[in-house]
Amino acid sequence: MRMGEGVEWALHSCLLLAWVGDEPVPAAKLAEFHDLPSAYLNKQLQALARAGIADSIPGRRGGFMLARAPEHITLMDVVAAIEGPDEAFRCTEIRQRGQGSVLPERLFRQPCGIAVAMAQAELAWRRALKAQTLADLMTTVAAQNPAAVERARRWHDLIRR
Amino acid sequence: MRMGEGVEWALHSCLLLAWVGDEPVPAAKLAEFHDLPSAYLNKQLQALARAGIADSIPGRRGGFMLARAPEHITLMDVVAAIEGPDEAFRCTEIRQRGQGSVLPERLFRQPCGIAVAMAQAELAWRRALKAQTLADLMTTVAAQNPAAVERARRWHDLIRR
DNA sequence: GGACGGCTACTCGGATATCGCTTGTCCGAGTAAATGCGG
DNA sequence: CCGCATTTACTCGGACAAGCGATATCCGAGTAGCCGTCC
Repeated sequence: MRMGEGVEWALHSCLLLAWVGDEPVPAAKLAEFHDLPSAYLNKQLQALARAGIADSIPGRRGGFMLARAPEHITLMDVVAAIEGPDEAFRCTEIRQRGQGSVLPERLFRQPCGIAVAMAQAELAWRRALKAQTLADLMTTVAAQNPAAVERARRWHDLIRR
Repeated sequence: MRMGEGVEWALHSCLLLAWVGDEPVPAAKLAEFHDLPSAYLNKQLQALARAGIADSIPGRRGGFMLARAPEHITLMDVVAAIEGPDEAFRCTEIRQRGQGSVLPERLFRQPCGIAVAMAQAELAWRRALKAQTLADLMTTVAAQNPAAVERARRWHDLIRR
């Protein structure tokens, strides 16, 4: 199982947007900060905008900015925005195919036990992601690596027009 | 994020192997039971064998059988065998690229906060998978759909040579 | 009748194509600031 | 000097390609059972 790179990019970008505050930052600048392909990062940011996590400001001094306070953005929100809302494990009901297809349909009203078990595990994952907000991440990073935060703010002042 | 179909196939196949007991069942028969492409299912079963979950018996009356009791096979074992052992979220340390590359290397000794947060969530998922064994699944299914179990056993008697 | 050697059928196992999705790139639509002109 | 229309530069947004892993298939190596033959 593999999660797309976009999630990592989006999370770091959100963190950066959180540091610099309330002004929009262009996708190109965000990309430059982490040395990423700007056009592709733009795509991920669009996904964040569609999900209501970020606002996209068009025009000359446009860019992206967080749509709400970091306390109200969970990691789950970001992951779901980039990777899509559906579950990793998808039950295709193979129990009903082949030999299973001769059994009466009544028996399959209840969901497949395997699907239930997998969904349960995935729920634990989702819960853990929902429990952590962007603000929590900010606290951790600020305590552990304040120099990086300082650097981000300096950089923003520099590119500020 | 998306999990391969092979996981679902492998789980159902393991369950079937658990019902029929201690005799090897050829990959072709397992595939036939769920109406799956046999050659590809064979590949997944090989993965199970490499992981030590199943034994592969070569020769005329060969096939696959569980390598240990269902109580000692967790869902995590099966998922890891098929999908690979590494984490879904992979930190590529983009914090050290671009603007971050001018900071002293000392600051990056501690792991990236984002990676830690994601790993923590994934750990919850893994724990939930480890907590459920194949035997648990058997109990659930037997209680909920005993006819399917009966059907599986009948089928096995039928193809038994 | 029993044992042995060869044969055959069946199985796994890995090498080989094909497909779809993630990754990556490009150009056009749109907007807000800047600019120049007239009052 | 001030207000307004035009230009311009810069941004997002979605349409368009490429690379790579998952999906699917095939054939060869190897083994265990079966059969015929010989003792």
